[in-house]
Amino acid sequence: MSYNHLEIEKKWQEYWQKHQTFYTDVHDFSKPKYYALDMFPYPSGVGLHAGHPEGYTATDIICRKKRMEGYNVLHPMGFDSFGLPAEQYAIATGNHPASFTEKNIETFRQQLKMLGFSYDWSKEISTCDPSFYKWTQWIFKKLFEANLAKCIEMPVNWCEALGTVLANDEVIDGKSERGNHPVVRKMMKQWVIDIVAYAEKLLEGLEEIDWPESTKEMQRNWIGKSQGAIIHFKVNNSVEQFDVFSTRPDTLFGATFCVLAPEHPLVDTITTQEYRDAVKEYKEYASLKSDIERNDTTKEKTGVFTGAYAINPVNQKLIPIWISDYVLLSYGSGAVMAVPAHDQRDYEFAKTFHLDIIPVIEGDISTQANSNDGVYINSEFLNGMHKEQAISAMIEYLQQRKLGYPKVNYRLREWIFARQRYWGEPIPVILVDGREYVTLKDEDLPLILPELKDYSPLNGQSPLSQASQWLHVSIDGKKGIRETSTMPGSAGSSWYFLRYIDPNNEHALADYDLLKHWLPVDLYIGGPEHAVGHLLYARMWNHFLYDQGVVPVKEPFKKLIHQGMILGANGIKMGKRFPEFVVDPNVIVKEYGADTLRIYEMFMGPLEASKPWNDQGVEASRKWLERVYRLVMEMDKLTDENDHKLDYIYNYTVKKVSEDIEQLSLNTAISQMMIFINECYKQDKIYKEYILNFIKMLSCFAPHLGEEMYHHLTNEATIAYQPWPEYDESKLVLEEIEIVIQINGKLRGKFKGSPNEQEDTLKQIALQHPSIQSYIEGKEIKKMFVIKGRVINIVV
RNA sequence: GGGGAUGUGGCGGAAUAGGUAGACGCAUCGGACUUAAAAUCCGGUGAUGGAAACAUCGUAAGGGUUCAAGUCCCUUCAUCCCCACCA
Repeated sequence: MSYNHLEIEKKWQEYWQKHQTFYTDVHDFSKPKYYALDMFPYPSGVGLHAGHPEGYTATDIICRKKRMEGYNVLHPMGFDSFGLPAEQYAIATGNHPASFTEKNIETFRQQLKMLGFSYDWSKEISTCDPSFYKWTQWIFKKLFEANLAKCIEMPVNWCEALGTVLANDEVIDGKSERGNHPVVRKMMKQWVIDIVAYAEKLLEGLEEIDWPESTKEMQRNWIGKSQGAIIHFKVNNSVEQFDVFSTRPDTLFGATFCVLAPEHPLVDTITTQEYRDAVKEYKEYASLKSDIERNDTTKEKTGVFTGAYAINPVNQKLIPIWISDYVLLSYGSGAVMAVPAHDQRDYEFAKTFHLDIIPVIEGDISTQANSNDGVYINSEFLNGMHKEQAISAMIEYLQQRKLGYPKVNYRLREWIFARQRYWGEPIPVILVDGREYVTLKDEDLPLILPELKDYSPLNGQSPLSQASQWLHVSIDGKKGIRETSTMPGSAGSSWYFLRYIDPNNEHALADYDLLKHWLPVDLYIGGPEHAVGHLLYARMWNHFLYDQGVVPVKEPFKKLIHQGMILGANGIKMGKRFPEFVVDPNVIVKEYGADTLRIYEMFMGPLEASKPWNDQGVEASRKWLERVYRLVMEMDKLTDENDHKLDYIYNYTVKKVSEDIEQLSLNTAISQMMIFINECYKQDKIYKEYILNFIKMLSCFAPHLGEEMYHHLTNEATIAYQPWPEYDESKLVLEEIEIVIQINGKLRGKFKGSPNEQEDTLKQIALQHPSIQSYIEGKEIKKMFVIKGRVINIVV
């Protein structure tokens, strides 16, 4: 007989819902808290994919264990529901995106429930819900008041096809992340958030959180802190001057030319008559280049001479000023001093245009790798010094003469915070008299999206610009016009985890005392694709809200895990390219059951690794669950008397499974449960207590089956809050263990002995062991190593 | 170009305070049950040689440290991910 998973799973899902089994009273501070968070999904039209249940099952397992251990567990779910697909649906059909979104959310909600996750659905949030985005707008207002949100003229990533501006992390290789449309750079007035102001805090915060080192490193690289100096260069025969940023001011004596970005404001002013045409031509050439071409670092350096010369501030030498697109306006000061002897890019440029190369550090120039050792030459007061010494000497020199100053630069850019779209949070700002930006009053929030006839973008303007009634307002008798851009998708997701704690609060984004109790999130699981986007933005908002006294902790996510990707059976990412290898979790649940899918995905391999799908593995998981079910439900072997035969394996299993779940080593936890069941099958009688405790552990992985079997044996209402089993350390000591004899490190024999045997006794047993006699006969024993309870190594 | 990670049977993967490599599962082979098949239960299964006992080899490749290396160190190769002319 095999168990009917459809019947059992339906039965328990209904039971949990009816009895609100997983409702969390957030005000109950009597128990220790545990807050486990999943990255909430974007409710697309196609429903869950095979990757969703992976991370979600992992958090569910740990939550179920924590509940049994007596924690007050917060395990919520919600929906990141603003976004492009719903908007495109609205454009195509003329229907409001909200109904489409709600329909998709309903599908997702049903699928998530079907998988047996122990979410507290009373905490559900949705970012497109006005009662939620009221607070997204409120945070924006706070940022505006703190001068961290502002509207500035800046170069942006403009996507013509989508009719909107995109953030840097939404652009991949010069194409839009969504839709893969070309993206160009364009100057526009934009709402931005000054995330750079938090660069240092975001770097420091990384030190105190338990995140994968690779993710921390990615964030560090994205922030890209570099220490150096600003150096002022005067233009010869001119009143003009410009600044360069350099991390190696110590090489100033080796600067043989300067390079400005083609868009640098000074270019037109300083270019001499003779070079005007060439410069103009080059500027056009550079502006037409797509990001892809500009990113191709293998290409030849290009550039033109401006005819102007700069004066090297340390030795008054005249050095030519060039322009080239390898210098970016958006980083540093948009100008560099070129030291071809010690910088690869400058070297290539100098070689291409036959410019001077003057080494200032001893060593082999051609390798370009000599800049860290060797003493300084050709550098007057730096001669004979080493790097660190030379850097401080040069900075001191520049500072004393007001020729420059130390400076820290970040690669991180402003977070572009506006999209010319409809389906996002309206930015709660009014432009009054065409000059001054005024935010809405708190009592006027949320600013709700108006209904439109047509959701298409108009001439690169947000669809909202057509809502004339909504658009025009009057403030204190002055004419005002609302901002028509909306916030990006990353807005709501930057703080949603705070709202779960207090989702219905109408007076604050969440009650401070509740936040104080529940934060930080103890465990956050989600895909590695969010390593720098969402995870950096969410940290920044949280740091900001901490500074505002709204949130009690600096870092929101104490521990972070990335689940790996579930690949198709062909070992390639599931997707449009190989539709025949795409797995629909719905189908798996219907055919094999949610418990099977959960067990299978957890048993596939380490949570963090990418793993290929295997249908036979699903089948095997199902068979194993049936094997457990048969043992418990059919075989009349359970007794109330312990014959102690399973003592060791049972206690070891409890220990191993408990520890493995803590470390999210879920594949090995399942493997140990399999070993336990295999042992049980070898017994005539099984101590019922052991099986009951085994079911508790299994119920974290396969909750429906767990409930069913536990209910069958005990008549308890639910297993969800039964105490987690403990193990008896004394039962883990075996009376007899296998000890290995090695000769020169090679396995030559084994014997059984007590783990507590004295070293000398062990040595004697080993030396007398028959299978090693031929190896030691007539040889001098030089040394013996005894590793208690494991190995004896004889060196001859 | 920079950063990060990974590399173990036919397959997914176990094993790190250095101490029996290949747990567990898949696949496969055999046995039991069956008229038969499926399902189930039990057992074998890294490679090579051998009837067997056993021997030799074996964790991407090469070197090293050590009584002992999948694990530590050096060099090389391959794959994947992220960033990328960041001065």
